[in-house]
Amino acid sequence: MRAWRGWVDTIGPLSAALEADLVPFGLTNGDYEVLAWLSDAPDTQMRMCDLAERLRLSPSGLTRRLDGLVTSGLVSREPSADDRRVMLARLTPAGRAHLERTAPHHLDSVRHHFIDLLDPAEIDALGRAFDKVRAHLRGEQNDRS
Amino acid sequence: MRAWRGWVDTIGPLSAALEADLVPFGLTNGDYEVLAWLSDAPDTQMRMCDLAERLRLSPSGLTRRLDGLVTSGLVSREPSADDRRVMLARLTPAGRAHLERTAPHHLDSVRHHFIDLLDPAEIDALGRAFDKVRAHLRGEQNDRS
DNA sequence: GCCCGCTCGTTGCACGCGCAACCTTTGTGC
DNA sequence: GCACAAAGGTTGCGCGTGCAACGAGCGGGC
Repeated sequence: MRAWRGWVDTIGPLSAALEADLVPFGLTNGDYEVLAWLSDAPDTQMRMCDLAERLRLSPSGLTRRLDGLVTSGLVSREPSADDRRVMLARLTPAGRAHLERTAPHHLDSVRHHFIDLLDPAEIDALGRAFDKVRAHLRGEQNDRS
Repeated sequence: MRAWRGWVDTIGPLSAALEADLVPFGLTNGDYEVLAWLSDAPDTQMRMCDLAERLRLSPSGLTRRLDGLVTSGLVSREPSADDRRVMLARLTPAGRAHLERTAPHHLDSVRHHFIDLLDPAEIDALGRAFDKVRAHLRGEQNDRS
């Protein structure tokens, strides 16, 4: 139960701290995740629906988030040649450059607020614990569908 | 790093699963937290600002959340006799009854989606890890103020 | 006693998100 | 070929939240 209260009481402050460290770069936590996923994708582009699934975001949520990133010039929207229903979100050169400027600071931030505080055994335990919880949730989700 | 992605990818699904288990009782996760904190308070009442701090919620957020609970009849708002600036949120008998009906199911839900999946060593590691992270964040917060 | 600073709570506003409805496009059964 | 279901994205709407501004009330310096 102490672990549970710890979880509940840690989520908010920790993500707030990370978000605060991204402010100087003009990004929110969610924006950063978009850029990070796109930069790892082949050709730095992804279909909207795939991206939405990765980000655990509803389709409409992703549409609005991309609106912001497109007007910032970090991401471009291009219709797919293969499937005319599909829109491809693509990292622009400016977007890639901005991510490369931001990523080191963000990773430092994660280490500073999280990883560096724990010893390797604890990190390992957390990793395994989260894997178990996610596997369990995925299983339940499939049961319902 | 695996632990970090685990953290990010677990927050959303886990809280969504808990929220889903509360739907039959007509409560959101946030509503439940309000009732739980009030039921643990002396005289089942708390000052708005103390409650907001416990819930890590802004004053305005708490005002609106209480609006809902008041119209549901689970919580009442009473001005304090000692300090006329202060509003006291108080659990009504209906609120206490509803919490007592809901709490066992919610605790089962937490166990089912979280605690029961982990062995005691992992739970202990998580508890200590969260304590460290929170202590660190509290320290930084105080440094800024 | 009086003023000034602080605290407490509420309200207007904007933002991010999910849901439902809708349109377009694809694919499948026949 | 042609319906008809299913998938991909966008838009309208409502909800919950934070921030800034405000009014009411407390408390200390003098």
